Amino acid sequence: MAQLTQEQKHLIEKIGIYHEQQGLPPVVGRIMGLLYVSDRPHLSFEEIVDTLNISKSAASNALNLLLQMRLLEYTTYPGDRKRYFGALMDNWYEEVINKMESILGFSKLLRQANDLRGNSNPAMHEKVLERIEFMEFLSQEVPMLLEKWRQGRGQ
Amino acid sequence: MAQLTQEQKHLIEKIGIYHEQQGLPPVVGRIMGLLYVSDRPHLSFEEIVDTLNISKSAASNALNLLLQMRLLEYTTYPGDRKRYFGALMDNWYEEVINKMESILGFSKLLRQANDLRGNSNPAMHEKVLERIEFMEFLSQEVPMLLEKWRQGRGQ
DNA sequence: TCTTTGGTTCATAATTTTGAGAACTAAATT
DNA sequence: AATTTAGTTCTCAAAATTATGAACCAAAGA
Repeated sequence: MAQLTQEQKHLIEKIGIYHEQQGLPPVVGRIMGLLYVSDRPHLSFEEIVDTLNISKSAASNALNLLLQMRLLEYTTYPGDRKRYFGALMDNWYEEVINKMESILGFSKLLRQANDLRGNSNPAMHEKVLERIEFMEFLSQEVPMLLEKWRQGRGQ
Repeated sequence: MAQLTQEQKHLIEKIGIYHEQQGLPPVVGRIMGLLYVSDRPHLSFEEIVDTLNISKSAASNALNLLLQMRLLEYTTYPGDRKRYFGALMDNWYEEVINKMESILGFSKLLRQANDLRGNSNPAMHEKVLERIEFMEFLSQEVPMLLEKWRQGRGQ
């Protein structure tokens, strides 16, 4: 992965943009792109810095963010001080669960809104309640969906 | 909705922060908060500007963004030039579908990554393929979930 | 026709985000 | 002990985002 082909560079940018749309900074997205596109499943800090032409500080911060977000993991080898970073590919379960928790958190806020409003506006109350119930329905059903996927795989 | 209570203000900020986390600017999130918390299902441009203490330009841009994102709708009344804005509460279907399309778009990128890599790294290939298949599974199942919700409602 | 209303658009200021580069540190090597 | 390695942290500049206020505009009303 010393040099990237034009095609690889292009795909890395595309994957980068997807991650930017999810709220991550460009460099962070590019690192994800590189790790998905890379021939090898793990790259060292130095390789990432060199192939993407980014500063060590940007790489350090981005990698630590991605580790903390559990989008990346790293391996080490005995007698080698380097860390070898790779995309974490089997965390789909927690990713979806996190999203659902966030949605559930919002539905709690909407419930507070409904409580605060009291019965001053029944139509509004009804509409918001429907929203809430839809979000709760999703939060209930999606874990079952994940289970279904797990079953079909033996994971 | 001339004046907001402390409790309402607080809840509006909370709902605002949720929307900020979804990638929207503060004012945009607060408008969503106001419309969810409001006693009335529709507020005029002026009311939004006055109760949130924001500039007309910020309101104009935010409202047009929210309309374009289909998080808001507005009604008009004969003999009244004003528009009355309210949170769009029945667009859960398209919201979820859009999210799924975005995920499907990403899975397409990952497929390109796998193609580009060829069989230079079978283990990587396998792991990425699993990711892809999970995303495709979701995109396939979630619309059925929505249908299930629709059924249970007669919508 | 003149003014008011209901916004929109523009120029700009304030804030935040992002990333570079240099200085730094701790462990390992010479 | 001195140097190299593998990063981290700090300072700062550039760029992007966000929102303000003023100017503007088109439709409606006086």
